[in-house]
Amino acid sequence: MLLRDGMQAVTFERVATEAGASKTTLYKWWPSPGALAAEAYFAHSQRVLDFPDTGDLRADLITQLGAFVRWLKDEGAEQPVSELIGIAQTDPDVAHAWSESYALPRRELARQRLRIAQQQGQLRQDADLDVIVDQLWGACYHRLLVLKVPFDESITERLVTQALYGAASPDL
Amino acid sequence: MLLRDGMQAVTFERVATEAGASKTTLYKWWPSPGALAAEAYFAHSQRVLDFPDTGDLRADLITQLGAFVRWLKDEGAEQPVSELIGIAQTDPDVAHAWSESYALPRRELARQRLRIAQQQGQLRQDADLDVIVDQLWGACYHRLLVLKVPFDESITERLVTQALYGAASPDL
Amino acid sequence: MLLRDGMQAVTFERVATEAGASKTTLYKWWPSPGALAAEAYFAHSQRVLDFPDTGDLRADLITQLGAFVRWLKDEGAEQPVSELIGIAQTDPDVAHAWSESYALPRRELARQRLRIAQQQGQLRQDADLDVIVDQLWGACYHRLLVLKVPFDESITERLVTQALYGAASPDL
Amino acid sequence: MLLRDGMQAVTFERVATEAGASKTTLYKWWPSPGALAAEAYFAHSQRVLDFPDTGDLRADLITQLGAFVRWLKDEGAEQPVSELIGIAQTDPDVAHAWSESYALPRRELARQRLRIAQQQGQLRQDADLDVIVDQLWGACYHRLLVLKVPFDESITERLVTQALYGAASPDL
DNA sequence: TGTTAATCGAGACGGTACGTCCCGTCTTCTC
DNA sequence: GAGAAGACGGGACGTACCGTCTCGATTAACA
Repeated sequence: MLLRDGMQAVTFERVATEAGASKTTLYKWWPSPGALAAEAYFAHSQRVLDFPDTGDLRADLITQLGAFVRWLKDEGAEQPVSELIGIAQTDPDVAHAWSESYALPRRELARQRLRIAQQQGQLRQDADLDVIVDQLWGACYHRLLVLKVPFDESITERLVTQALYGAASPDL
Repeated sequence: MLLRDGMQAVTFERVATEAGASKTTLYKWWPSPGALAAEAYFAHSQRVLDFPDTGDLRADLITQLGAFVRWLKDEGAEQPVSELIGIAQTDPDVAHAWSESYALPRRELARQRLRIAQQQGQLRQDADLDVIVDQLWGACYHRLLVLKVPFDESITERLVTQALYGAASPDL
Repeated sequence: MLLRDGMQAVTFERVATEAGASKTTLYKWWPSPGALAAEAYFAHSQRVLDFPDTGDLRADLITQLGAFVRWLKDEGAEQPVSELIGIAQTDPDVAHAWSESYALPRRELARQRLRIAQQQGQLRQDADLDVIVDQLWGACYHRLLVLKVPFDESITERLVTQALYGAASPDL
Repeated sequence: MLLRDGMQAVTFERVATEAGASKTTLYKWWPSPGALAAEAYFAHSQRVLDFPDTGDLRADLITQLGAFVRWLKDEGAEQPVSELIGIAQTDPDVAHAWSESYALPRRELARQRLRIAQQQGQLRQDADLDVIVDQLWGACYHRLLVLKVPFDESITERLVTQALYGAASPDL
């Protein structure tokens, strides 16, 4: 329903009718239609979260970030993800479900990979790993949610390169 | 009303009552309550957008990004901005108002300052200026909208430093 | 609907659906489904209330009371009237509608006829006219609502006779 | 519960909660909440039904009818009795419980007393005893249920007098 | 004394109606 | 002739009961 008609269509009333359930039951299990949609979407789109570790951090980041962008752009996740994050700004239950079930676990995985790289000397000792995550995934979300400009997988290489090696001229 | 009770409370019905206007008139001027709220918020929070140019790009970015974070965190913009971006994911009118009136002009200003820096040789010739913007402001939005973790102005220096000089170990 | 399925079926939900109206509108006009049903029934069953005055009080009372019993028993009024008085015991709005629109005006008409008879010397000067009404119509309602025993028009003559001439042995 | 909050509050759901019973058990014993309330009320308000026989029919009727009116008006029976008769119009189980447990036995007692009086010659041989009952108790119920006008014990003497001796002028 | 059967609490569930709020369209009356 | 006032159909909200149902835990009779 979420994929077919968008979040707007996910109401307890309609879900109850289509699913042959009663509103009472839905209210017992989910605090709001958004929370239901969020849970349903996570269950539906569960995927392997393994972060590759080939030893080459740059390549691994490009791989993982590219998979993320492809998921959004090629596998239809763009609209539901946008809408779920959208209502999460208003509905604390959705926000909680989203953070707990998706965003924070993903960040932790990335952080782990980055920590290994840091221990291996590939990253500065004083690098802020959370900031790296923010600058890679956050940049994609920025375009998706805030700027609403199109982007595709080709962005990932530049994102990773600049995050690792900086945009400043090496002369300085 | 947006600041007092949140976006949820901004309905045409209530605005009409409180403002002594009729719903008909509101419909004539705005396509949706969200669009009205967006316009009202922009009008209310209009501020100088000038991007400083002291010649020191790193300092200027920290200044501007710091002002952005303070605006969010210390001037009460966090909640209305989150909620407006939130409904923008669902309401194309709000999305359009937000992009046109706020996000894209801001990005253009940042881009101009970065272009000057690039022409002055402070940034690599092949640096993607949009990506820099994404990695600075997008990182903040990432924490604000997606991760929903707290952050404050202290993050700006790290953001700018890593964006300019990279997180990778210089040994490599 | 009232006649077809009984009071239980008269819900705002169903009326709205069948009548192509919205619940909001129904709530604006009637305080409860019962009140709606009451009003609808009065409008539907409006009839001439004229109380005959042939000069013969006994005959006139039998006529009028007989018409009442026939209305209940032969014209299908029994069930809706019972149910309306039934919910009137719980729903003050129905009680009010019933009293104002039906019961009290009817009693007033009967009282007027009796007053004329009293002035003509056909009734004792100290007779309580309201009590006469209670003893004629109330007796019917007693069987209808309280005892729930069947009765028919044949009761009216006995009712009127005993109300006028008493049940006590004339020897006393 | 019936006395405290009225019939509306007597639901299986609430009774189960307050009584520490399960709905299943309630369903096993009573067909409807109304039937439960009816049975509970009869059990609670059981009283001696003896009809006095002092030899003076008029006095005995006034005594008994006065006790009935006092019960309604001074002992708080008015509201529960009204509401029980009210739902009896809709709920056949309540109607049955009411008739069997209360109304018909009471009528039978009155009938017996009247029959004795008739045998003693105090009442006409052709008097309809049921009609007398209807005209005494029914008149009270009429005011209680149908007219919804206040009344008190003072009515009983007039009711009995007119039922026994008639309202018609003795000149006729 | 241990096993089994019946009983009852707790409460989940599909339904239906409640009463409220808001949407978006419309008509009407007024300034 | 624009705008306020607000009626209206529509639809979702969140709540309360209904009547049915499945669970365990308790209890009682019986082995």
